[in-house]
Amino acid sequence: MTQAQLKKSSRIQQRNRSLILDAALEVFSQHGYRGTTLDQIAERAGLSKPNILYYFEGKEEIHVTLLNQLMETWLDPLVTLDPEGDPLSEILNYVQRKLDMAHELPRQSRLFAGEILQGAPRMGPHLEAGLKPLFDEKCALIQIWMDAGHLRPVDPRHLIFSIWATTQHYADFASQVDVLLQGEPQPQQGAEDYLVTLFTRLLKP
Amino acid sequence: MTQAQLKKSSRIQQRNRSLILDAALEVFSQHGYRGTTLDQIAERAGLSKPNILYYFEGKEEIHVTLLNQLMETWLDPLVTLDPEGDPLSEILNYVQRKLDMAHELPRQSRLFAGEILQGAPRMGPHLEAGLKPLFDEKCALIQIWMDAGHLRPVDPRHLIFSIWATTQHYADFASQVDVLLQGEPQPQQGAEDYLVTLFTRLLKP
DNA sequence: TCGTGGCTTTACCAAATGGTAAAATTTACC
DNA sequence: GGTAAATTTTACCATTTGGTAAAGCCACGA
Repeated sequence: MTQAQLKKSSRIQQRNRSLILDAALEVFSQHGYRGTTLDQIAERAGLSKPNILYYFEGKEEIHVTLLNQLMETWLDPLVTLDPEGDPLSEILNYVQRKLDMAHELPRQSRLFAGEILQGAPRMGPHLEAGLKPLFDEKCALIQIWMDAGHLRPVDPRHLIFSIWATTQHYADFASQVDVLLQGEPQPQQGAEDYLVTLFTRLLKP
Repeated sequence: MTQAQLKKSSRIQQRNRSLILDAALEVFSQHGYRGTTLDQIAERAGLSKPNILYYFEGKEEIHVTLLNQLMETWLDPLVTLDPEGDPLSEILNYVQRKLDMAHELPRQSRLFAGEILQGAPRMGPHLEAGLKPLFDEKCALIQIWMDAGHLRPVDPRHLIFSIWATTQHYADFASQVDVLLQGEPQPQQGAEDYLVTLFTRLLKP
């Protein structure tokens, strides 16, 4: 245990841990925490169940590990909102990056959504500690931009919520979107253009 | 069985079925399909597990029943989009009604979201048959409004997606929203005002 | 070549879970 | 009040599931 945590661990450990995490991401994101069995993860990872429990203490540790890894990636686009940049471009760029993530990492997006849906039982404190300060900081930044007249004023918090909601919708509700968009030529481009229009009309002074 | 389906059923049947469905809605919406046990439903309903299986064939039938009931309620605000009304008012009214629903029926909202998140495994055909035609019809209506110059043109499909996404966000991600909104005494702008602003600026000619 | 320590498998287990059979009880109606 | 049907309880069961113990395997340095 101490070994696995302190040393950068052997090649085989790294390989198997990432094999397990990848398999787990696939299954957890599709079936949720309780809907996922260790056997499913084991099969997808090509390892035996006890072997998986050699690398992780239990099902919950795998899930929490995934969630923690996710946090970084997830918050990154918000972190990079630049106070020095052009306000509208910064916001639109943020929308763009979130939308790209929804398209490129749908499994992570669904994992996150599923966890929040159930009240973030395995993420609560981590959420408050990691997300809240960043959220407050960026709200303040946006407020400054608005006060300076660079953006039309709206509540920054709801602005951020609506960016999250619209961008993640495409990953989280993909099955619904797909059914309803049957026959559209370039769905990806459509979403992008639409969201740029939406937030430009909202914010452009 | 045939009795229960054909006759309007006794008072006691109605009472117990709705007791079960209410308990099941609570638990399913909180823990998801696989995360919910018949024992949990039974306890919350104040009935024994075998008694529950007297009224429903199994866990899945309870879940499907809930989903089907939900469909009606859920689609209703979209159904009432009126071709004769003022276009912008009709859209804003739709937003308003969806937001009210998210506030008043958060359990239903989360149940629906959870089902879609997992690829709608117990809803697939029902979705396509019930939602798609209505969706196409209302997209066409909105397109007509736009062509006539009553609304600024955007892709009607993405407009509807963004309305769903933003309004449901408040119910589905309530735990996240609550954490992030902590400590602000008076929100300068409520969700309702914000969304009205958002869609007005998007659509007003 | 022989240990030694990290890794993997085999063989389990206890609890939880969806579900059933049938006896016991209540209800509705005459 | 009596009886047949509807309802509820008691006592189970088979399977699934997260997890463990311990034996076996394998790579590698001495």
